Amino acid sequence: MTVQQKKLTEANLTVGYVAKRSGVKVSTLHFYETKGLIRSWRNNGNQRRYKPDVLRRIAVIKAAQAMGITLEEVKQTLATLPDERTPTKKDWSALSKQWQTQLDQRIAFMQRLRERVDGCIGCGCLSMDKCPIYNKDDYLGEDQSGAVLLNNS
Amino acid sequence: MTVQQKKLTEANLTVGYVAKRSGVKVSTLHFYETKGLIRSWRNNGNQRRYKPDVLRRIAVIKAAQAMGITLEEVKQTLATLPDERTPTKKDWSALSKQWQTQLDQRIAFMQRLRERVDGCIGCGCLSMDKCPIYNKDDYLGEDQSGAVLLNNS
DNA sequence: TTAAAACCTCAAGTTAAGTTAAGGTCAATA
DNA sequence: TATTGACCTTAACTTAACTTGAGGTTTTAA
Repeated sequence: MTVQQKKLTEANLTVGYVAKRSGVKVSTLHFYETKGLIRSWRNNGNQRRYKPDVLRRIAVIKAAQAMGITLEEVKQTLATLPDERTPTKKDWSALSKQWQTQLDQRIAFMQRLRERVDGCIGCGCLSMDKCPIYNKDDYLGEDQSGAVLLNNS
Repeated sequence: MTVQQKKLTEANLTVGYVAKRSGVKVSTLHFYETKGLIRSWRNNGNQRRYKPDVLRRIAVIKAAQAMGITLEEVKQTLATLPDERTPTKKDWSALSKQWQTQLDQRIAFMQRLRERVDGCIGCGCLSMDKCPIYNKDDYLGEDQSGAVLLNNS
C-alpha cells in the first residue's frame, strides 16, 4: 500500500497531495481556505488535512471560473451545499444548474455582441449618436463582468 | 451655436466633453492616453484636445473589452490603424474582423464548457481520474483569459 | 474681474485572484 | 538520529484596469 493510497482510504488528504491531484498550488489552497471556499482540519502537528470531496470542490471552483464566475459568487453558491454531510450527485447537480443559466446568458451576450461588432463596427456606422451598440439597456444578466456594453449618458 | 457644436466643428474636443460623450471618466481618458490607446494634443494652457475620431476609438475599446480582449491587445490591434490619416470604414472593418475570430473562439469555448458542465458536474461523474472535464488539451485559442480549463498534472 | 468650473500632474489606493519570500516547525526516511 | 522535504504563518508583491486625492493652473461666465 502506497502512502497516497493509505491517505486516501483514511480520508485524510495532505495539502501537498490535494495540490498535486487538483493541479493548483499549495498557496492557492491556503488562499481558498482563507476565502472560505474549502475547509480543512489540523493534525497534531498543525498541518492541514482534507476530506476527499475537496477535490471535487476545487474542480467545481475551476470550472466555474472558466465560466467567468467570480470566487465570491462561487463561494455563495457553494454555501448552498449541505454542511453536515458529504454532498451527493444531486447536490452538485443543483449547483451546475445555477451556473448553466449564467453561462447561457453569457453566451447569449457574446453572440449579441458578435452580431453587433459584425454589423456595427464593421460597417462604419459607429457614431456615438445613432449606433445601436450604444443601446444602454443591453446588459449581461449579472454585473461581475464589466457587463454594460457602453453607457452613453 | 452652442459651445459644444463649436468644439465639434473645430475638431477640438475637450477632455470633459469626450468623457461625457463616451461615458468614461476623465481619469480613464488620462489613463488610456498613458497606455497609448488614445492621443491628444495640448492647447496653450496645457489642456488636452481631441480629434472627434477619439470617440470611435473609445467605443471600439469598450466593445473589445466586452468581448474579453485586454487593453494590451486592443492597443496592438489599434496600432494597425493608419497613423497619418483618420481611419476609414475599411480600416475599422479590418479591426472588427480580427476580433470576431477571437469572439467566435470564445463563444465556442463557452459552449463546450456548457456541454461539459451539463454532462459532467451534473451527472456526478466528476472525479479527478476519469472526468473529461480534466482534458488537458482544451484551451481557448488565446491565453489572456485563464483559458486552460483545468490542468491536472 | 472674479469666482466657479474644468483642467493639470503625480502619487497612492482599489479589487480580484493569487504568488513569493522569510523564518521557523513537523514528518518521513536513510 | 539526523537530514531533507513537506508544512506552517504572516507579510508583501503582482497584474489589470482604473479611481481618488492633493495641490496647483486655466477657462468660462456672471
